[in-house]
Amino acid sequence: MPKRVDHGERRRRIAEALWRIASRQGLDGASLRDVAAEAGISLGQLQHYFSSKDAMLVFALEHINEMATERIRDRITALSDEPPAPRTILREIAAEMLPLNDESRTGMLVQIAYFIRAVHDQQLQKHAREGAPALREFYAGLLRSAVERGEVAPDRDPDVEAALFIALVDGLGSYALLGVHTPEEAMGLVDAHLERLFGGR
Amino acid sequence: MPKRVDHGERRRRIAEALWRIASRQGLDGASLRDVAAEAGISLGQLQHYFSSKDAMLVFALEHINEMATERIRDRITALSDEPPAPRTILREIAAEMLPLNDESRTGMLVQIAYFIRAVHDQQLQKHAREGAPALREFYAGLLRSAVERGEVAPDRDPDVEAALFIALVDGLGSYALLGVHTPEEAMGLVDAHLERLFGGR
DNA sequence: TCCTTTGCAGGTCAGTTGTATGGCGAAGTG
DNA sequence: CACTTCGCCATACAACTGACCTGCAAAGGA
Repeated sequence: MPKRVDHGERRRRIAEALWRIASRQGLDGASLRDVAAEAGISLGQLQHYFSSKDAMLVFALEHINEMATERIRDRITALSDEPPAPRTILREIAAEMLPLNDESRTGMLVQIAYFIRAVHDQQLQKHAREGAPALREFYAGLLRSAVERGEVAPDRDPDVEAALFIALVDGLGSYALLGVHTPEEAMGLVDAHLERLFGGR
Repeated sequence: MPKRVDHGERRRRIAEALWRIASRQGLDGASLRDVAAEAGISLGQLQHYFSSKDAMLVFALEHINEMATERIRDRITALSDEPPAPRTILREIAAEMLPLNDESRTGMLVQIAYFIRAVHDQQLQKHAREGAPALREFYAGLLRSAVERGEVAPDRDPDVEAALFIALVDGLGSYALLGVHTPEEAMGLVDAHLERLFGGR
């Protein structure tokens, strides 16, 4: 067998370079040459690992979500409470999704870059449509257990509240990116919403 | 005086052509040649009315908001109630912002196209930052009068609820565009939120 | 009638894009 | 030692982009 390299590792490095550029200039502004330069490799090498730009975008998309999921998981397991209350988990996830720090800000920018592409791309749209219900169901499950624990009024529909919460955090994140709110204000608004959803009258 | 044409009219026609393309392919995918073709004119003529692509984008942005505002105003004056209740007005605005029909869908797509550009463009970001408080204050005013009329619990902060409502509608609109929810589902979620905000316990 | 201004068509240009191609060294196999 | 496979580079290419420029026709004023 001839020389061997870890393809996955190289591909991940390239994807990370793509994210850095996408968070700065958007996905459409990221040319293959730019990505190669950012990754510190030649255009030829990049092409060796991704036969087309589309293949690169798809690969990078599939892995940005994994990264975000992992960051959220870390955040939750880092909590002192064991196990954490549903409200705490929801708040932590929101905190990770809002552009409060550099990592999640980059993540959000990349997500938006893919979003704008998905609006005009059938394949990405299908990807979003298929991934969303799982997330919503995860939130709904948290809320169901909150209802069972008596932390949320039983007349609240967990499924509806889950969808509302997701959309709200998304919208707040967008405005925070534009600087319409500071990230801290956005977090305060999330807390206000949670206060109504839980405890609140 | 030599031949005279209505510059404003021509510019508006070009802007409309731009919106049609932007709603199909996004702003970055709209080349000057595409826009000219969509408007049924030559590239030369387009350049006669806009000295640069940027000038065209700025002009089109300034007018898309006017169009949306007018659509919302029409919708409200078309209501049978006189004067309409704050809740009704909020609901109508949300209905106009969600991609329920072709017009507002195009409007939303164009808005998003500008949004993604604003994320990486200082000038557009300033535009957004300066325009947002006025909208928020408008919503807050509606909610204040709703509190005075006893339709909203007095312990709700109109300013906070305004920001939440805006972000929520925005987020729901985004997901509706991706087909994660149908527009009707999104509207149902808005109603669920309003039900909690008004009347609800 | 000449002349100036306006409206617009067409071409050109330099730069960037994604993709395709030809080649060459290294590493292991027979 | 051939020989094959893999990793990678450099270049070329056709398509497209926004900006610029030259030229010409129409319309009125002098």
